[in-house]
Amino acid sequence: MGISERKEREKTEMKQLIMSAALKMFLEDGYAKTSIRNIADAIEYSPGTIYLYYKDKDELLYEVQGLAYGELLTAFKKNATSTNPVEKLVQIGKTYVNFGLDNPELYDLMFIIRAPMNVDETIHKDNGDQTFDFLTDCLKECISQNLLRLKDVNMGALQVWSMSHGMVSLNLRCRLKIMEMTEDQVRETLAASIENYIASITL
Amino acid sequence: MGISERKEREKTEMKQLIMSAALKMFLEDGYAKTSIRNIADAIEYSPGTIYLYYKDKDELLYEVQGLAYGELLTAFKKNATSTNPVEKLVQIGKTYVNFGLDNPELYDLMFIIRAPMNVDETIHKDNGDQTFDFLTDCLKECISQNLLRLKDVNMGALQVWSMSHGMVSLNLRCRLKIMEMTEDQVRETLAASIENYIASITL
DNA sequence: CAAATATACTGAACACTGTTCAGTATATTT
DNA sequence: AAATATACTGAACAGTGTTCAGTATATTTG
Repeated sequence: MGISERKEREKTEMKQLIMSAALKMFLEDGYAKTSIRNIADAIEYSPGTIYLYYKDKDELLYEVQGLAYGELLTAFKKNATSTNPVEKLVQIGKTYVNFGLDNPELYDLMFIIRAPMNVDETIHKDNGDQTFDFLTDCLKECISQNLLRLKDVNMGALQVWSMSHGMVSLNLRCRLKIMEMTEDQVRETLAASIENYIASITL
Repeated sequence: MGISERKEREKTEMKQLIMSAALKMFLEDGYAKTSIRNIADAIEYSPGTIYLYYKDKDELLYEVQGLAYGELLTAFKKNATSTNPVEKLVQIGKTYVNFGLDNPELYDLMFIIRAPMNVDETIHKDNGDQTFDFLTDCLKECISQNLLRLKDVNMGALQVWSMSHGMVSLNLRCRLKIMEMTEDQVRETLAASIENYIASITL
């Protein structure tokens, strides 16, 4: 019988409806300022309904994070295409930083917001791992071609990620205000710093 | 008349009472999970009383931040004492990272938590600037002695701070779980990475 | 010293939050 | 047509930051 299939379809459609409304509001107002009631209002359902499709607000977050990790990977694949692995590494760094500057609320919810890290939620881990692998693969290539001072992939990944994340998150929290720059200057300086940093670790 | 002076004294004592209770609870349970009512209960006053001494919860945060920036500066002065500016730079980085790992809730509230950045609140800006200057002064020394590949103090400060902050904050948000390390390994790896990074930018 | 005033504090109330769940209305199966 | 299963509601619960009329105490004034 096709009824149960239609029901299944309706269920995923409903999840998508909730998800798209939630995502839109997260991007506009941020995760914290978006309430379940607001989301419910937006899709013209009662608050309780959302809990029939998502266990709690965190589960909405996890799904958005998974999607966002995927988007970041897409950005990497689009922008970090150099065949020179060191150049590619620079492209990865710049793409990461620009992604954060261009999507502040998304970046916030991907990497800064406090929420119990979920272990299950396959899309989350899968996309997260794949995105991270894009970086480590590039580093492996750099190291195997003996292009970097670094010999350890993990340490390289840690450095590049920490540097990039540090730049984005300090800027998002207005901590770079101490350096008195316009928004454009921040963008330029961050890009130049990524470039300079990778030049420094290049042999 | 000594009455107004006693009143003044009582007022600062009351602020201190609130502050010390708030700080204790922030460190134990985190800023977000500490409520004004909890603080009021702890000092056996009504919630409304706290608002007679602090405009809102953010103002409590700003004061704690100011104190914490001061503490970080103290840690710098204690641990980053090398006369060799590059060595000193390494000490600053390691001290920063350890400070974050040792005081996770404090670090969270200093640099990660989302709150409208306050412009006034002198202790805040003063301590923040002084702590930042400790880093820039060291970098100026490094650069003036031509010890680094870097020639721009601002870019150096940005790199060192971003790298250190990135490491601490990614770890605090469990994002380094992807690298599968024990807590001790994380500590070692972060320290080694700081060292390795500064070695890389050293001439 | 008593009355008037100033100060300190209270705690109920407001408008929110995430979450739950008995009850209802609709759809499906018997 | 009756019984059952599903989907949804919206009031209720316990919590949040914040405000403010009212009270109780301390100080000043006549």
